[in-house]
Amino acid sequence: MPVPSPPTRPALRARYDARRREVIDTAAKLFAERGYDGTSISELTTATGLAAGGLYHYFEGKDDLLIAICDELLEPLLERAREIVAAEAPPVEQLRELVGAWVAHVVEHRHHMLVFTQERQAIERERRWRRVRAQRRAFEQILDDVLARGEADGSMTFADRRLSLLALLGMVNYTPQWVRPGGRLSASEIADGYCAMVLGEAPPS
Amino acid sequence: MPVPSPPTRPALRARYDARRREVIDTAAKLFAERGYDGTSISELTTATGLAAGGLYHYFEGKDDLLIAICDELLEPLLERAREIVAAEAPPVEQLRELVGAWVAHVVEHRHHMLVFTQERQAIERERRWRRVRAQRRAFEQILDDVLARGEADGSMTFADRRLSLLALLGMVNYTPQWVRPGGRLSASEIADGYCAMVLGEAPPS
DNA sequence: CACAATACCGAATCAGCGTTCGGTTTTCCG
DNA sequence: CGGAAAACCGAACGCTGATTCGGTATTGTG
Repeated sequence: MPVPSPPTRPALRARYDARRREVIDTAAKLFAERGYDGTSISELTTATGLAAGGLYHYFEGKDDLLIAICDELLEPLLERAREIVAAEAPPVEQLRELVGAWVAHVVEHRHHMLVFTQERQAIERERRWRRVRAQRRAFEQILDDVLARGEADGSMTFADRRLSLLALLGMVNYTPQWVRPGGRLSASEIADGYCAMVLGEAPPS
Repeated sequence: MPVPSPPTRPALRARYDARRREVIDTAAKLFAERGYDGTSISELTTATGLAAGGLYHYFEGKDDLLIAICDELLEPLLERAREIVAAEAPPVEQLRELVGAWVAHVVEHRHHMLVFTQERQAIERERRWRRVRAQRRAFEQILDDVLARGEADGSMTFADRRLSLLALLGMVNYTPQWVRPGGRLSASEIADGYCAMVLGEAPPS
């Protein structure tokens, strides 16, 4: 397997990156709609405008594409999350910011997110899936830390903190299955609703 | 495609049904672990003890197996849900019973549930997937009705009822991805936690 | 026991898949 | 311009997977 590498000439780098990202996004959409195993290379070629061989100019193989989709989803999210918790703010506020950014990200990249959540088995049977797992765990750890700090300083109360974390993961991970762009609720309204449920805030009466 | 049919001789019917169910359960486990498309017929044969041809004595094809898994999961759950809402009880109580039965079902049949939630695309590209969709919608409708009745009689309050429903679906559908048999929390503890979050009950302080 | 109905086998088939690779076109840069 | 690097093509290949089907073994039944 000849590992494809970016061009050495700097002038071509932007073009290369853009095209590569384009292919990743197209693939994310297809994978989200038809499933990873359910999408053939030939479907990929018609959707991207690239011929079969051309794909292998940018990706080692179909599995490489799958990992790239997850990476493109998780890396910026993780970076943003680290920024949020690095700032000095009370845990409740950090949680709101985290969930807000997270939901917004999920809504904007719902195809990537659908692939990430629906193709768990496909991801885990590829080489390099550990990187994806590490990223997911890091993000979950950040969330759990915030909940723990809130519980410690008394600003949050949980019947069971772990269950609340899992519930939150469930809610947000499920979101891309029903959100529509231009839907009734905005990303921040959704995020606020989730936060209220997790924090046990009584709804307006 | 010769449609396989149960034996006409009544004495053989129980044996047939039992074997069929056995295969369905084995397949559910394999599909949950390796994915539907990621599981080959030959893996199915070694796991079930049946030869390739033997499988087609019970199922029309691999896709038939997928539908059967969903059916075995959803039919009893739907039946139970209808029982619960048929009884005369206040909405809050009905919701607790619904979620309790649902989570218990999900925990007990987590492999089936994983297939149902993770293989959405695979399911939707098969013939007869409409039946599965109808069952899911019926169940969600029952839940929504209970929430609506609770909201109407003032026993429940939601910032946004639809969002609360979707959050609940997210939590419960995510559950099979982390529950372990003999885990720290029982099914009813999990269900209680979910209900509290959806109903906006303040956690114990 | 004998005969069907049923349960099961497993090699053969065939379509579809991901991947390869020699070649062609396009792009930058000196 | 000229030549090298990069981008891309697409027929051909090898392989795996689901399904078929003629046959055999097992089971209940009259």
